[in-house]
Amino acid sequence: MENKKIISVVGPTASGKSSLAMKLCSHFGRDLVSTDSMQIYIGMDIGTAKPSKEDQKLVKHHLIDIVSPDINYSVADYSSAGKACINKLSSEGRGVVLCGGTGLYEQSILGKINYSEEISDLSYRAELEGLALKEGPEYIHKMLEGIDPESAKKIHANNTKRVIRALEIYKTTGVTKTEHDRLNQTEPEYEYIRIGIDYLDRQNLVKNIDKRVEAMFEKGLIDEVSSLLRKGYLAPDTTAGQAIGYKETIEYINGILSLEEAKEKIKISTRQYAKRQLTWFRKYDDVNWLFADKEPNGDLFTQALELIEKDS
RNA sequence: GCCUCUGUAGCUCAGUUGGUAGAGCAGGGGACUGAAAAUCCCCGUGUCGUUGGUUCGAUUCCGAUCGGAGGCA
Repeated sequence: MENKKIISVVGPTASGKSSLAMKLCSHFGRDLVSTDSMQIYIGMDIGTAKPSKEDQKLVKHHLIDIVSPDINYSVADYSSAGKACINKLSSEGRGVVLCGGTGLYEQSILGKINYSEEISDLSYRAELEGLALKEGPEYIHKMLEGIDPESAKKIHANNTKRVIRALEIYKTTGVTKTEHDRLNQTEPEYEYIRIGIDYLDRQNLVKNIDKRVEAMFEKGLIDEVSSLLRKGYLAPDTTAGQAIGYKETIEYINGILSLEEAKEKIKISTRQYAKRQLTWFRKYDDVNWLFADKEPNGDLFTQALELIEKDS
């Protein structure tokens, strides 16, 4: 009997999520919906470890290659696109496997927060950025304290991005962030089962990461980055320009780093990113964790199938 | 062979006018509601190269010794 719940595969980069998700899709005849904030960008293939053309032929992938790298995509955009995609598939009777490393994106599909309305004010954002730079981060934090003390308490004064966002919400809606968050609580839209991949020994993950970084250069990361640069993409203030592997390769191309330094920097950033991903996913109490380096228990796919069967 | 400099946290280095030491990076943990591969918070005991001596007390001063860098022959 097939379980109709969404299967969501989460975990850090280079943990083997994609491979497991692919197998689950093939096995259940489902489509894969990516929850990755960088694979959405067209032309960013090698550095984002995007699934190969062959893999995409085997399993239909969604929410990959959907915008050009000069677009600053956001969770809100993702949330509506993702839900629309899932709803369309389910109306056609297709099941879904979610897979990707961007915890916030995955949460925006499965969680209890509604992102529907459009709230942003870029010029106000820039104004606040200027203020923070000139008067110090405490200055705008004090501003927030004046209008929404509860948020001010939760957001550290140094976290300028968050402070600005809270102020921006108030400016555009007239409602404090605290109140806004309360209003945007909704019931989860989908039933799901979460499967997480981790390693008992972090060193094993590190090895995968290092190998992956080397492989990216062998596959031509430098050419990919140069070609994107030539098209005017990857400006430092864009989302795409902040992608790990890209920003460091740009520094290599500009002669700021040697090749070895760039590789090392990418490896380190990727490890730190993996750690942040794990911290994010560990906070959920509904993740079914599988350990990729746990010896005798069969492979991840078999274990995942057992979990899914038990769940139905 | 002689002379000078140097040996302190995984790495790069501060420092102690003698009372057993601290930054950055790395690493670990955490937060996360429209930039999230982003952003932010917390965590520093280590034979102060080894070994003698001086001293109430040495990582700090003196001697020897071992390793590293440079200079003179």
